[in-house]
Amino acid sequence: MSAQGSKPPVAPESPDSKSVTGRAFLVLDAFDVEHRHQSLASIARRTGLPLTTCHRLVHELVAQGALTRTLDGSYEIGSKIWRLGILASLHSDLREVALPYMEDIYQLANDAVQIGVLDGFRCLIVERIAGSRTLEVISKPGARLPLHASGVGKVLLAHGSTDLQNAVFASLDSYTGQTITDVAVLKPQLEAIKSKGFAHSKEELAVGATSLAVPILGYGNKVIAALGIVTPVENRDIERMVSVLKVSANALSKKLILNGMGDLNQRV
Amino acid sequence: MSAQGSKPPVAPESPDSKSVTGRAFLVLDAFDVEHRHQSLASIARRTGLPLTTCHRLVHELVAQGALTRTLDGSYEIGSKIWRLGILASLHSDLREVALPYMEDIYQLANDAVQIGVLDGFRCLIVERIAGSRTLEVISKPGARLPLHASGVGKVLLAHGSTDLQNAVFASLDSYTGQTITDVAVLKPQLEAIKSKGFAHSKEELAVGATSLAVPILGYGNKVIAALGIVTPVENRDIERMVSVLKVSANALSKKLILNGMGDLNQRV
DNA sequence: AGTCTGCTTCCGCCCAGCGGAAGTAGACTT
DNA sequence: AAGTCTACTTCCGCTGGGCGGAAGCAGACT
Repeated sequence: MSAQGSKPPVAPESPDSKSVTGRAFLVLDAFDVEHRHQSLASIARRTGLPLTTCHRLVHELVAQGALTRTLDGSYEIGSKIWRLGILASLHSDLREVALPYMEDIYQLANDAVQIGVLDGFRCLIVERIAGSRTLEVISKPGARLPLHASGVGKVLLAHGSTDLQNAVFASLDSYTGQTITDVAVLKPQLEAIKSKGFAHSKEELAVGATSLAVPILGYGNKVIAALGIVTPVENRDIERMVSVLKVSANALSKKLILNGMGDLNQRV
Repeated sequence: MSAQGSKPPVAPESPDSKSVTGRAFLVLDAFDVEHRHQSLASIARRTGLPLTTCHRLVHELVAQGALTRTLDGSYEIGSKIWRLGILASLHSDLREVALPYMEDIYQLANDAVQIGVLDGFRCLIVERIAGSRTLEVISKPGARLPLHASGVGKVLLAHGSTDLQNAVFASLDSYTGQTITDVAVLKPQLEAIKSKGFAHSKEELAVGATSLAVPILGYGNKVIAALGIVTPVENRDIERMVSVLKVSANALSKKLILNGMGDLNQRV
């Protein structure tokens, strides 16, 4: 539709480095999975803030407990932020209700179990469980998987708006060679996911990892999340696992609605 | 040592409402487990900030994704904070390594399994798992249990500094009637915990919940966390469970040290 | 001794943040 | 229907907290 804007179509957030809070969060945003520990200089570099300014902000954040200084002098996210973060409904509501069900699935299969929601043009992994016998999976909680190359992602994409789908179709990055980068292939697959009620991704994101996923429904049967497992390639009984997932997802959906969490407002 | 300071022993944090970031975090701190959803007015009331000021801060925080406005107009912690929070080493490091071991314990006992670290004069629950067959436990992740009335807490207390112990002894709140409020009783029990290597708490925090806990060691055999289970009162084979816990804790300790996480700087 | 890179302190300019006042919207009372 | 709550939002002029260049400090590498 109104694709012609002055701002690029991507860029879900405006950096807003004008206000003090904006700058403070610029600093915090300098931290991500690849940059969990950083020196002051690194933060300054990544945020683009003058070193001095950065220094003051970092100190204030440390005083607030939002950042912590580690033994080696570098900084990392502090426990205050963590404690606040678990109050987010994403975590607290969904996880609290979903974990027992995920636990049950895990006991049946001993495969990694994960749950994800839509976050912008990605699938945000909200929770995952894995035992010592599980294969290493890249998707830890907080990870943001591509929508077109993961089981949970495909479920969300298939049930997403056409706007969302078109946006995703516009940039189908490849990860393994098995990754589907052709819209003509992907589109019918999404249709199949909607009709069959589950998604399947075979080494499309990482070699050696197959995933299955089913939708979780909220108010008005709207898809609010996806529940999936990740198994080694040599996939066992897909049919059986899908039905296990479906049973759990149904029970979970009902419980979420019952507990008044059928929306999970996922504003970015 | 330098126990005589000008600042009072309690009051781990200074409110510091002077700087903008200070005020911003005042707002965020208005949220806790009992106040996960709040109206603007409620936030203003709890922070003591003028309504207008609060209004502006809240809006900026919403723009940053640190807060979210729900359908009913109230505010809650946003996904940005959650995403940042899981980068905290508390969560990311400890949990990532510990979960598989916790999972294994859970499979053996089907009791709630939890892991906690020292946070001020409380035991901060970092991770917990529980299945659908587990009894409801008050201690969700982020909960801060009293040190003298929980298994994990007692482990940390027993291995804590004398300063810490004295501070805790000064206010032994009672929760169930089984709670130990007499220092003369508690002190020898802490000694026993150190010598025997595990703590036991029987309905001291909540009626119907017994817990067992063992220490997790970091560099230099310093106790950095506690691993425990919570079971219904009718405790089964304590001996067996303790040995299971000890085996897991040992393996976990080794792995933490191996991965260079033997400190877990828990600055408040 | 020289030169890195990384962190911290200082200080004067000035604009972003402040918050009282007034305006808007809905819900509940008389 | 007018009155009165409570809850939120917009406006705007004053001012003090934030800004960031410059300079100082400390360790590591040549």
